[in-house]
Amino acid sequence: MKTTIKRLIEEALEKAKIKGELTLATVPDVVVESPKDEKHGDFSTTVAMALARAERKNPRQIAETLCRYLENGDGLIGSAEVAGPGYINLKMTHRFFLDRLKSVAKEGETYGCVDSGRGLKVILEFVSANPTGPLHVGHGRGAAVGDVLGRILKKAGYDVSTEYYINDVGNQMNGLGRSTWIRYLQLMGKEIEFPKDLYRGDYINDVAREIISMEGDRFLGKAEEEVLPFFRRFATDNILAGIRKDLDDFGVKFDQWFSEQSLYDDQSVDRAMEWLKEKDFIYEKDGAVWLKSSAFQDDQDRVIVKATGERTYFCSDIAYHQNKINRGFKKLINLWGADHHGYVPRMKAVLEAMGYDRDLFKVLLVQFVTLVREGEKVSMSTRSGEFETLADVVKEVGVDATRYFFLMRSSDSHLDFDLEIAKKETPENPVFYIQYAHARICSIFRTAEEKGMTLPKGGDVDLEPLQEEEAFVLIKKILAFPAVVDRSAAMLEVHRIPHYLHDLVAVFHAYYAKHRVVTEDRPLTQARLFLMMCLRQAVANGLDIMGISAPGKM
RNA sequence: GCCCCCGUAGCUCAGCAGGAUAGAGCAACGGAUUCCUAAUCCGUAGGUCAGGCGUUCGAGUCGCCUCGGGGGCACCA
Repeated sequence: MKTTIKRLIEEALEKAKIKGELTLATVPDVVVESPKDEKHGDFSTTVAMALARAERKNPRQIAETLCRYLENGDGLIGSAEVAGPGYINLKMTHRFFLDRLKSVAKEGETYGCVDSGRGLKVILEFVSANPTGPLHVGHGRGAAVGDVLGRILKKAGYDVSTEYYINDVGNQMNGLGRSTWIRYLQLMGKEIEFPKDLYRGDYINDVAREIISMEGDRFLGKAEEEVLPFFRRFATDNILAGIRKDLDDFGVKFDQWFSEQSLYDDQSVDRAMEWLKEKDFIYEKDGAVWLKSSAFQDDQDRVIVKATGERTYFCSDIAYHQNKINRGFKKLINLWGADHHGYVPRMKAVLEAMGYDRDLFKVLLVQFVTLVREGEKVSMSTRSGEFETLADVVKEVGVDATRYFFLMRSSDSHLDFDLEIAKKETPENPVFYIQYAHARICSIFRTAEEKGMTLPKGGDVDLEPLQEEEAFVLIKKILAFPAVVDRSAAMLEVHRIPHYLHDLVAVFHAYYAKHRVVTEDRPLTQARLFLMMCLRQAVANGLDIMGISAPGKM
């Protein structure tokens, strides 16, 4: 909508230039805003103030010139006025808004889509939790934010691919295998102390029990080295399957699951190291191999091969991100927990060393989640193996509320997740407020149908009967949806969607309280039903982006 | 010590690439239902935007400093 306004203003600028009233040596970026105070009209622009210096004219004078050209429009602009230091306030005609409302109905499920992405190939990697235990709430926030960000980017015209990177290599896998092996022995009656540095979560016992039920005692008496590969493999597969199920139950699907091991299997890691070596970006010191990341804005150089000969996580990450680029992705977005922020500079460093623009790689740091139960913060200690899993929270409060709560805050803010509020089916809970609105709209359509008041096929309705102010407040809000999607995509900020929906729906509830949709007046009823149809589409599309259900009845 | 995030109403948080008189939800208080779902609506009250300095026509927003909260500074992932 704003781009339409922007175009109108640019046309006015052009006309003023042709007539010689403005020089326009530099073409300004026309900023269109929606004034907070409706007295200031529907839209305003600061372009006159921005031009003041270059034109060597009083901003109000420039604004007045522009207003003359703007008012000579095509019946879309109702009035153009100069205000304050040089704002231009535009008031649009009813026709302007009603025309646009018609297109909402036409667009249907695709309403809200924009094309700012222009098909840019983007890879969005998130969660990527190590397969050493079930997902906890922190992963859940990452999963929800990543999933929804993916949907937003798709709506905004990006060619998005979502990916889960499986760290199935390294010491942790051995630790997982050993943990399972020891639990197995304990369950089989052996008196063995459980080492401190292993995974002590109860889920390990579940895995061990499953091995017992499938394989019985056939591992008893064997040496650890002999059985470890089996235990390691079994535990990894088992836990990974659990992670997949948790994500699936949470409505999160990935386009790819990418194995770290595969990068070793196909020599990608070796090739990447070879390349860096040729370029003289790596050197040996103290028996280890280092990357000269400090030459590219990192604090220090980083080890990629330990003195033991093992390669670090960072080492395979180099190959992994190179692989992403080789697959044709032009933008690499990663979602990491806030605790990984120190890792960003080295990743940017290596990409820059490889000759890529360091800005093609973008990391979104998602801050921590604190669960609050009955006003008390729930302590989360991973060491003890006792923590709130994503699956438990979903089970307790449901998918819709869980997703909403994870999405409602800016991801660089800490999140207090109040379980009691999330569970409530009262107005305290914002999810229900929005879903209720959708159900209410559906209810209006049921009533309309009962009274034989349906919309004609093709949506050819005369909207002129819509005159009340509240209708236009609502229409304007509905029409803002694509801009919200656009901005969410540009800023990589998912919380804008739930905020917008809450706003939108509040305007609807107010309208509902004041105006009856289904009346004896057929033309009016049809016009209002049409408005409701567009509104429902916007609400449904918004909820769809968040992966939250839009119930027809509550 | 260095780096990242946060600090806005009693609580939880928005604040749109610097714009007009700083907003919402919850909590508090007072109202609204012959009629499409009261899971709703309307109204009242509530603020030194942590503090200071600076940048400019204009700063909650940008820069620097101080204070407070969280996180990170591995040959761990």
